[in-house]
Amino acid sequence: MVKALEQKLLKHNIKPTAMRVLVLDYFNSLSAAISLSALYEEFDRSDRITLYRTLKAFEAKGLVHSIDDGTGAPKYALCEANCNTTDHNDSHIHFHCDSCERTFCLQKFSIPEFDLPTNFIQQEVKLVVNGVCDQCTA
Amino acid sequence: MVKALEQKLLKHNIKPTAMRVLVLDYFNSLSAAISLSALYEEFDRSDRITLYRTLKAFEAKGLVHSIDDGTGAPKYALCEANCNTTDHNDSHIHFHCDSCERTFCLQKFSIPEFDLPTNFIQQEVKLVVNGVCDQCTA
DNA sequence: AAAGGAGTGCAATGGAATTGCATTTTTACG
DNA sequence: CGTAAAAATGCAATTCCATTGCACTCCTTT
Repeated sequence: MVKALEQKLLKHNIKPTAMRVLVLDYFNSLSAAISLSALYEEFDRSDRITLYRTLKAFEAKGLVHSIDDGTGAPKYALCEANCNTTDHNDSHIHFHCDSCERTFCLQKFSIPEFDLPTNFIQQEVKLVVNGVCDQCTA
Repeated sequence: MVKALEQKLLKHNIKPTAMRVLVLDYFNSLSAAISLSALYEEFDRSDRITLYRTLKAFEAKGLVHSIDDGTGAPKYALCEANCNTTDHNDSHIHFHCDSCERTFCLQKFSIPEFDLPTNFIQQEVKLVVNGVCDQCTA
C-alpha cells in the first residue's frame, strides 16, 4: 500500500520521500486532527522542523488543511479529495471537544449559507464549534 | 463623559482606574477589533503588560471579547451590552479583511443554525470569514 | 498616619513558529 | 555508472507573543 501512498503524494506534486509517506500513512489512520507537537511525539525518529515543513508542504499542495481550534497550536487533517495547490474545498464544520481535547473534521456537515453586509466579499469561512463530542457524552 | 465610562466599568465590577477608562474610551472610538500590539502602539505611556492585563480583565468581566482571526495575535472588541462575567453573548460573524487587515464584528449578522452529528453537544461557535471588506472593494 | 490590597511597570520565562546554514539524500543528465 | 544540481533533512539560532514573578506605587480604609 506504500505504492498507493506514493501515488497520492505524486498526484499532489509532492516528492514521496520515506518521511512523507510515513506521515501520510499516519494521517490516514487518524480520526481527529493533529498538531505539530503531537505529530512529533509519534515520530521520535524525525526532526520537529522536518515535520513542520512536511505539514507546510502538504498544506500548500492541498493534501491537508490546518484548523485553528483555539488551543493555540494549529492542527492538521487530511483534505477532501478534490483539494489541490490552488483550491482548498474544506468548508466543513470543525468541532473541538473540550473534554477529550480532540478536534474533528465534520466533513459531512457543511457550513450553512449566511448573509454579509453589502459589498463585503467572502473568500474563506472558518467555523469552529466547541463542546462535547459523542464519545465524551456517552 | 468620563463618568459614563466609569459607570460602565463599575457595572462590570472593574475598578475604574485612569488607564482603564482611557482604554475603554479608546475601544468606544474603534470600528474594528484591535490586537494587544496595536493597542500598545496607541498607548506609549503605558506598559504592554498592563494593557495585556487590562484586556484580560475586561474579557473576564464581559466587557470585551477576543477574536482569533488567524493572524496569530488575538484581537479584542467591545461586547454586546448583555455580556457579563459568566455569560458572553457574542455569537455574531467576524470578518477579517485580507486587504486592510482589519477585523470587524458584524454584530447584526448572527451565526446561522446548523446541524451536528448525533450526541455532539454544542457550547460555543466561532465563525470567521476572510475576504475583502466594503471599504476595500470600493 | 499606617496598613493592606489592587494596579502598574520592569525583567524574565516559556512555548511555538520560523529561518539560516551545513549535510545528506534524491534526481537528472552526460 | 558517476557526477553535478536540486531537494530534503537536521541542527542551531532567532523571533514573536503570551504569561508570570517581583518590586513599587497608588488608593482606600481604618
